[in-house]
Amino acid sequence: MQLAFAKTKSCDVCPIRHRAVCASCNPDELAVLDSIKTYRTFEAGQPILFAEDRMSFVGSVVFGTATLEQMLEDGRKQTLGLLLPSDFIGRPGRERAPYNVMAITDVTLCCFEKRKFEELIASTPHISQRLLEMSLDELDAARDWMLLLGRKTAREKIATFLVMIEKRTSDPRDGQGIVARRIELPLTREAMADYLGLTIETVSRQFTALKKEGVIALEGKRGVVIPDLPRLTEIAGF
Amino acid sequence: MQLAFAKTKSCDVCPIRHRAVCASCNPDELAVLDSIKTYRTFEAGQPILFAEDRMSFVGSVVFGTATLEQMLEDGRKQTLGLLLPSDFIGRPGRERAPYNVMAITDVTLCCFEKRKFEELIASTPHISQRLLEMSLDELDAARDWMLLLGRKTAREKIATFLVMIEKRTSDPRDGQGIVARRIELPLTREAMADYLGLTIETVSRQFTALKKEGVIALEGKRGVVIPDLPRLTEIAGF
DNA sequence: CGCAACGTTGAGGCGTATCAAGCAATGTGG
DNA sequence: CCACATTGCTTGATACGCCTCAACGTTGCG
Repeated sequence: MQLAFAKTKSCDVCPIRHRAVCASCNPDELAVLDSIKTYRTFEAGQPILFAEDRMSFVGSVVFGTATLEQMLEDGRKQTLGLLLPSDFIGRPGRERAPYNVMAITDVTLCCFEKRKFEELIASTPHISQRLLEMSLDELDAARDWMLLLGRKTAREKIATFLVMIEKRTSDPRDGQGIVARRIELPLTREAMADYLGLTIETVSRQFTALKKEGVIALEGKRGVVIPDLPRLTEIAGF
Repeated sequence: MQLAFAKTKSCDVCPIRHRAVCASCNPDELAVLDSIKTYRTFEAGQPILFAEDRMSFVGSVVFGTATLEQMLEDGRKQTLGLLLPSDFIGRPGRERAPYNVMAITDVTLCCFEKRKFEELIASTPHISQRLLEMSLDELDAARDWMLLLGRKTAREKIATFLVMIEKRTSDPRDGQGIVARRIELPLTREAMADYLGLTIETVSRQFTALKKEGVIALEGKRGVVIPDLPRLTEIAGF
């Protein structure tokens, strides 16, 4: 956990203050949230929530990466979404979690007891409006991913994934110059396969193919250099 | 459009009164909605909204079936969801429609001018809470479909689709007896293919295969008899 | 009737899954 | 410090499911 934040644990220095569910709260509302929040951490690989569990809390990802996932009985798995810092976990008004949530890296959550949070929603339009807005964004993301899963080729899937990671982790102030970009993959090959509806071998082969064509360069297992982002975007199929 | 409703157009006799976005409104709130609603109809095959269009209205499906769909430049199409009576179209707070909405059958919408509806949301927690609840349901539906698109076989996809239609159109009071069920498909083979991430030929072949095995029987193009629903559910992969 | 829209069926090919082996990096216990 | 296991990834050979292309059947309608 990071410096100033780790010491004070104050919302003022929270890294997700302006993007999370509390983004549009005024100082008074924030003070209420501040008084009921607790931090919880999960180690890489550990479950945060199991489907069918009773959900006792809701919360925001502050640090780390988690995944939402769903399985078939025979072991086939589909990742439904990445949960990155500022993303919200939990459903006010629902008894049980619909899907598994797994910590991919070490994860820190800013949690609220579910009952208290529900009361707060009812009395704080700023929070419920923000929650609706975030839910609609998630819905759009899920639907965009449906197009990928249903209609894109393995090659397009990999390219789309890389472009998405670049977008979500790059500094928007860096402008659109044709400089090479570098990203750090938050997922293993296996986790990418589960997210893209592929096998691990196909993921690996597509990386190799893109590398041979010079569309990307690999640095270790997790580093990817994108010398020509527009070209990769083209391959992604937009 | 139906009898009593067609005459009075009163919310009291509206067939979706208790499931739509207005479900939890009290009589006062309903009166406000009643005063600003207008009905619009669309013929089968016509677009209701184009992606990128400016959205001037939001509304609920009262009669008919519509689809949300997204396309790639080369013509590949993915249907993102069915819009059946009581489903909501539109995004308060958004300028533009993210996806195309097409009328599959003749469709009747109960519409509200978008600006007025947004004002209403801000002042009517019952509506915004209901909207959040419906959005979360849609999110779950989209994520369930991601598992289907990413990991299920053609056979499982068809079975899942049939079970889903049975669930959404059967009378829940009919109980769970092992009586044969009969459903009417709301989609052509092509529309099913677009929804399931398949081609029209594969859809047709899977129907034929399930028919040969006695899992279903076909009555004309749209009628399907399901003699053993648990068996079909088993094939669907739950 | 003739045509159009929708659906079915067949032959063949392609893309991805499956199965299997091997490599590199890292860890572990004797 | 070496022998050995483990984990994550890559690569190859082969199989198979679904797509593509093409022809034909069925139904409804001007």
